[in-house]
Amino acid sequence: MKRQILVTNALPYANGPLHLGHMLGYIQADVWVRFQRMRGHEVYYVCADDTHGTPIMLRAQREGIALEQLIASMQVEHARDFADFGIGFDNYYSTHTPENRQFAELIYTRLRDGGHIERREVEQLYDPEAGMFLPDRFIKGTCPRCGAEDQYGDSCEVCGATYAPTELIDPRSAVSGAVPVLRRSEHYFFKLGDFERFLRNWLKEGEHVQPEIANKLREWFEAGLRDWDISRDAPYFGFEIPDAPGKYFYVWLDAPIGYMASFKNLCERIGLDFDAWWRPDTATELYHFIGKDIAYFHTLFWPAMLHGAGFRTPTAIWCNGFLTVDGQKMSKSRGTFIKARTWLEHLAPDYLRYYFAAKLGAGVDDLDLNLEDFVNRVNADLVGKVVNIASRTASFINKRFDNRLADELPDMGLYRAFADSRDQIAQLYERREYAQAMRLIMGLADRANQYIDENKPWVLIKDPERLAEVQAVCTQGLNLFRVIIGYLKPVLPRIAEKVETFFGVGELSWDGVTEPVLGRKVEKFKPLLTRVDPDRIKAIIEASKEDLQTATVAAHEAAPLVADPIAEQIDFDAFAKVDLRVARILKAEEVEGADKLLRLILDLGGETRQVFAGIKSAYAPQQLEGRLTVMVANLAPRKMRFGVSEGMVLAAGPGGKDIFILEPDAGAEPGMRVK
RNA sequence: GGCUAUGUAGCUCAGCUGGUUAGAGCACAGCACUCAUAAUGCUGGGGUCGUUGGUUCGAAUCCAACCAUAGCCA
Repeated sequence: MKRQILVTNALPYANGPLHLGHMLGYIQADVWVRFQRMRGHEVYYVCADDTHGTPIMLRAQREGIALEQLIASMQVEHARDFADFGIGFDNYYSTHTPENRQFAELIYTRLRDGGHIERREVEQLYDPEAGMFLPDRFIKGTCPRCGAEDQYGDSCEVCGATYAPTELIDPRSAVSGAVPVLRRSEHYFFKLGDFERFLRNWLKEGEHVQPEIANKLREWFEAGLRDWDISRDAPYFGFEIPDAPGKYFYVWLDAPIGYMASFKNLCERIGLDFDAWWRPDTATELYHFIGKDIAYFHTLFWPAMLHGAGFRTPTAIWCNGFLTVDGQKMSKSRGTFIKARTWLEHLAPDYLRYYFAAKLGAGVDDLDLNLEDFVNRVNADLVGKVVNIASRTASFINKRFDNRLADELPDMGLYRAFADSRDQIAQLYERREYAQAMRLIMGLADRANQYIDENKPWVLIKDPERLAEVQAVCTQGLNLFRVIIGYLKPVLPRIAEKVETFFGVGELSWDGVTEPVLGRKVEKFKPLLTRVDPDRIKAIIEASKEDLQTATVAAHEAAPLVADPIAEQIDFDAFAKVDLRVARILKAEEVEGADKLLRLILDLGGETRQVFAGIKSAYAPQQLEGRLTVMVANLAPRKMRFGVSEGMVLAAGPGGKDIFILEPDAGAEPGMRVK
């Protein structure tokens, strides 16, 4: 039966370039789409740039360019990155389009008319200088729980606390630096609670979400479904709410609607019936591939909105995990924050597509791009196993048999076994168990290599009587290779294309692998893929670091050594006079009347000292207590306004927030001398 | 802080509803081969399954606590 399938990917935000973390989710979906197409189903695959919201508005202001210009250039850049990675969208659109406005307004008015929208006044922090309400992320201040400075308005990165921006101590606007004030404003809310029964049923009735997400949803239901604030005050980049001048739809309202807008745009272009795909009783399938961080929006708000507005709901929402590089979060300073473009400048996308596929399962686990493993894996599997089958057999066919394949296969049973694997592999693709599929396919590649080893065409070729056998064995090898490439085609579309050209019998389809290619001429075999040179990886890391350097050099004009040159040389005796000791900070507290100092009580392993340290701007007292540090123990005591300071704690940095106290490695004990 | 996941050989991962000596690929070692992009084939070494307790005739697999990592907290 021919299925009708619509697939979407999460919309990338239009305020920055795509990186490898993005590519994980897109490659996962693209593989699935290509697989379904190979099976002969009718599949459409759409995406768009997510263009609205405060960050983009402010960015355009900062760069002094028009909003439309900013989002247009981003869209072009994103579309190009996707295309070059082989992500085959049928349409790559934008949320800032007439179609999206129309659907956002339609869905809103239907929800409003159904009684699912409520208006309420809320108090929110307002930047009087910039003349705008501030999203949580644009308010910074001191964490109310641990006292860490310079934390965002929604959560503290130091202690992990979450809170309301109004709870921040000394809040400042990240836009203007002004002190925000509380101001009232009327907001529009989507009453998600109205849909609790619907959602619970929807989640029960089928495999709409992965089991891990279902667990998470249970937690959210138990916590109670709260109303969702869907409006923002001007100035805001988005769509104005139809009956509410000066109020705009929150970016997250119109983002998923962008799936519909992009598809609508495609329908207009190629003459499809949009309604046939989006009416509630449709038999078509709709799948959303998203990152696990946005599950809440897609599994609760989105189905509820669609249902409330009289549209079909998704067949399934599939979350993928995050990408780590060498076991850690992508990091700009380590050079592992790799942009899609940087990758493309150094390496073909197929390598990464294969590596991701070789590790992707149906779950929401994070996926680690281990760079050493990447090089080994890709070289061993793709070049050593798969491509090798063709290059070791095609050379005979090309050189000795005038490119002609034998008329029949010497081992039809083996060929059948290969072709008969297709149902099992198809099931794995269907269930997004790509890693298992790759393992099976590599098992086939091993068997193909074993076959060639057993039949030794390079020995047979020396006997003129047995030339026909050589041709037959190589024909067998090439046909086994062709089946393998057929199975890998969703992952490696470009390589599959080259192989299709080589055989010259048309496109590889899923069931087409049952028919071997015999008795005809093939092209001259050209290398399909070269080994990954580890230096390429190094180059990518270096290039990613350089991206960062150009950025930071602009920010800090002077390097530390320029601003503060190394002091005059001293002899060892001079150094030895300084007695440095490991000390434990027993107690740290603020000093009344001092705006830079903290009073520390230090344990030197038998003796305690009181030290006043000018580190208040960088550390909260709670952060320090219990930690080890290094102090100058034989410095003459100094009388200060607040008491006697009996030593000095060592710290580095220019000052302000950038002060970093020294800390010994684990194992050091208070009182140990530093030498 | 609460919750949801994850933690198995040097690396990356399989191990379904608890049941014979815990598996694969890569990496490593030895042998074979030389057709192939130093590719391939055969053989081998390597794990007290995060920690600690518990349930059970029997636990990597179930339960509890703890530790580490990731994400979410609208």
